[in-house]
Amino acid sequence: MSDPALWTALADPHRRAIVALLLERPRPVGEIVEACGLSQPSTSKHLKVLREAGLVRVRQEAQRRVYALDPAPIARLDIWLAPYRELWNRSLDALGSRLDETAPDTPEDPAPKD
Amino acid sequence: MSDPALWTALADPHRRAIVALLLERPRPVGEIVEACGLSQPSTSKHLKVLREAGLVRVRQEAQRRVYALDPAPIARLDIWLAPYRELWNRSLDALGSRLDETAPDTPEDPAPKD
DNA sequence: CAGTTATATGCCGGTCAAGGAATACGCGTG
DNA sequence: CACGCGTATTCCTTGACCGGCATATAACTG
Repeated sequence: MSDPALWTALADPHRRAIVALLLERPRPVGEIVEACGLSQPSTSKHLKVLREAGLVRVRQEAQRRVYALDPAPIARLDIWLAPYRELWNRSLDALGSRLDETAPDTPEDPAPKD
Repeated sequence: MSDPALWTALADPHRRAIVALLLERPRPVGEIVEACGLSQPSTSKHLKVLREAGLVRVRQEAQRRVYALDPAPIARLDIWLAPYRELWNRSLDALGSRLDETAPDTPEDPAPKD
């Protein structure tokens, strides 16, 4: 949930790109290299980070190494997100009623000051 | 969606802690400083990062500055997450049917090799 | 077993982010 | 208007990360 490796792995745009590529289908390193336009070593290093964050698994297929997404870590992300989802549902509700009533004043905060 | 600032903002554990604090309720800086055990300047800098990522908004209240979560960016995170959610639903399904049928062979991949 | 393909690792220089200390700024108060 | 409080900003140093290059490793091929 507050797994630092997971977040730092996803913090990099290239790595998010790789993750997006692997969402479509598992791919060998060569394909990923081509797709994201980085050098092969850089790509391998990014894959290492993703591997150590648990985001991807590797399957050795002859000389090729086929990388695939592991759903679990992203599921943890979703769990982390859950409490916040409630937050913006609340604010959508608020927006809805404001639009609905053509708000006379702006009740921005119900002041939940404990 | 692929907003780099958002991800880098959340990549830091301290900042995620701040975000979690603000989920409970809006808070002035002093409270955040106490809660996360950092120096006041460090905390202010983290708040700046969160602000520039759009994750928080500030309300000036006398000398105090009260920070509150803005739901929108985390909603974008959720949108980013959506395609992956489908992925792990698929794998949960697969697990389910495997458990259900006491799998004779292991149909790991439906081979979506285009 | 030599050669080739596919991937990983080590090393290096540049860049960037984090934390601490000192300081500046804004706002209310006497 | 001087002062005090709460917060932001600057400067500095240190440590992490990124990318490229060269090289090592592993696996198939003949």
